[in-house]
Amino acid sequence: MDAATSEGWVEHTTEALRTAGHRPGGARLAVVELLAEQECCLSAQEIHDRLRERDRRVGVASVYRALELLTALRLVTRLEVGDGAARYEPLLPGGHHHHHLVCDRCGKVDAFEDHALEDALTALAGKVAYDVGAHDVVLRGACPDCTPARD
Amino acid sequence: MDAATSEGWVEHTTEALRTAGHRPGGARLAVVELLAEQECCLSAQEIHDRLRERDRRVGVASVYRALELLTALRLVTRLEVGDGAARYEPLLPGGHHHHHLVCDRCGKVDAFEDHALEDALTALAGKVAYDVGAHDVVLRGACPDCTPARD
DNA sequence: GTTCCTGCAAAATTTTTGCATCAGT
DNA sequence: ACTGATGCAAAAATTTTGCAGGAAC
Repeated sequence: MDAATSEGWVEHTTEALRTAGHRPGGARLAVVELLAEQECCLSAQEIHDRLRERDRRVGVASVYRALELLTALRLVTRLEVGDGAARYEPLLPGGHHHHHLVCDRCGKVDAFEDHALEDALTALAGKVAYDVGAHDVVLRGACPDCTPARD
Repeated sequence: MDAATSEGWVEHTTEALRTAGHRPGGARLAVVELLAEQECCLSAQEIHDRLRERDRRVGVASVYRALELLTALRLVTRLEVGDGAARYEPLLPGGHHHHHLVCDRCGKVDAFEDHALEDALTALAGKVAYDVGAHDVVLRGACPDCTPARD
């Protein structure tokens, strides 16, 4: 995610937390700032480890609690790609969002955007019995590095 | 799933297992037959519990092993909806498949099909860098039972 | 000072693995 | 008989909860 967007998200997020009556404690802020720097999603363990690497010592429980709160406030998206651990990434205000490509072999996760897909999903939301508030799309396959040479 | 389809899937699946060099042991067959009866996806625990209810005593490990094998052979689809447990459902031969609606409040999972969505996904598969082999779509929101009355 | 937040540790859950035993070929 | 499948139990991995101490208001 580019710098301008991520800074905006940190601001937006701390503001939303304050509005919801939560104090911007150190651990929560550290998680928010780390998430903002990422290109794509991080697992709770990855967040925990990376914060420790940079001498920002945060308990695992605080990471999970921060993520739970951020998810509930719709500031963060939770995503499961099948490796047993949930992943989280910033949910940008303004509806600009992406979906994910997961490599079956190496586990790599990439992001993509597609307008036609969004249109189909939007149209669909009006047709189903549920009051749809969010959607996730995951495409699985072999990433370029894992794709055997084809001709 | 209707009876004809599910019976066909049991046959197709046992045949594919045999072809892959696996013996149709009792536990694996029990898991396959139970899955075939279901409308939609079941978690490993649900499979374990339901088999025990009907006096078909199967170890949890066997359930997981059967599901792992079936998933690897692309006979079953694994789906995670965010409640911490993976869910599994038959993967019907012939490309006829559905996606899922998950209720944020009660956790209910329903299925839906949408041709326009499939078209968008198919078109998309040709454009991305991955060699896409499968896709999952999950729509989240409030199910009819949990939707507050609207006018 | 009160209330919420944090971190550690313990517990709960989900899934995997080891191993002796059993079943299918 | 041989090979793989099964079931139990133990272990591993992920996530949640309890609680005492600390920080923010």
